[in-house]
Amino acid sequence: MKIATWNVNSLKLRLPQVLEWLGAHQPDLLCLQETKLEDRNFPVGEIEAAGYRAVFSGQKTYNGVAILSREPLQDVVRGIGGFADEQQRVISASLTTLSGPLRIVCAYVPNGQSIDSDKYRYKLGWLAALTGWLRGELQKHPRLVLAGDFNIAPEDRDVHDPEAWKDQVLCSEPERAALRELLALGLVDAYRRFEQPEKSYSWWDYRMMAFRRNRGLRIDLILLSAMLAESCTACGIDKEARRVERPSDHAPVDCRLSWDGTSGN
DNA sequence: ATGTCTCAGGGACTGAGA
Repeated sequence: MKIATWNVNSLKLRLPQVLEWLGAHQPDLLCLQETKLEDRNFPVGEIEAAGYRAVFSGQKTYNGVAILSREPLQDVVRGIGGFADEQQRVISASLTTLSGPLRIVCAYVPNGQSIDSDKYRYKLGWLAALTGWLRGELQKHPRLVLAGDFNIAPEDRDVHDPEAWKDQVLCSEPERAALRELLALGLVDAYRRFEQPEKSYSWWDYRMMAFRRNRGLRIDLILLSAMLAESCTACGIDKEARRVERPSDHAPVDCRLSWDGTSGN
């Protein structure tokens, strides 16, 4: 079973690239962030024609998340329980597989703008709320995947120039501490379970030829509960998706679980 | 070098957000 996450920076504009990627990589689940679409404008028909169902939670202009799946999704929940938030940043659902139930949580963590910004304080509060809520979710759903754009580079090795990024938003110590609190619930960064190339990133600024110079950050993560981490056999970043015509500024991250696959197979 | 991309409003370009 293959699970992927991708910040597409406008699903309206990126739909051709997403359909192409679905066809080439055939994930069982794909989490999308920054769809920037109101729900009534979600391209349900095109996604269905590609063999996928979708659940989504969006808004105009900003944010917006979705989960695409080959098999039906159940128990869809929008947002973080107990945390009022007008910004559409989280959607969760369950998938029934031959190996048992799987819970998937798709998240778009606030960017934070800069460490002296109100948006940064919102980001830290948002992360605390996410962690508090997920503690209960993990008890209810021991086989849980939390995938998305975390807007945090976990460690210096996830940063092209740690000196330049030191104490900057996406790399600051309070953000990294918040991520460690989240991981302390019993979640594992799937990417770091395996040997990986040095200088591996998932996001490159559109400016300054950052992609060509590989000046990036690894901020898109797939976190697995302990029960799932054992069955994870691979995890990678598809840099090729950043080389296409009109790319997102993020590359997709995907992982493979040694599960029996979906109920239909 | 605040250098690119996306969206909305309004009907050309500017500002916000990333």
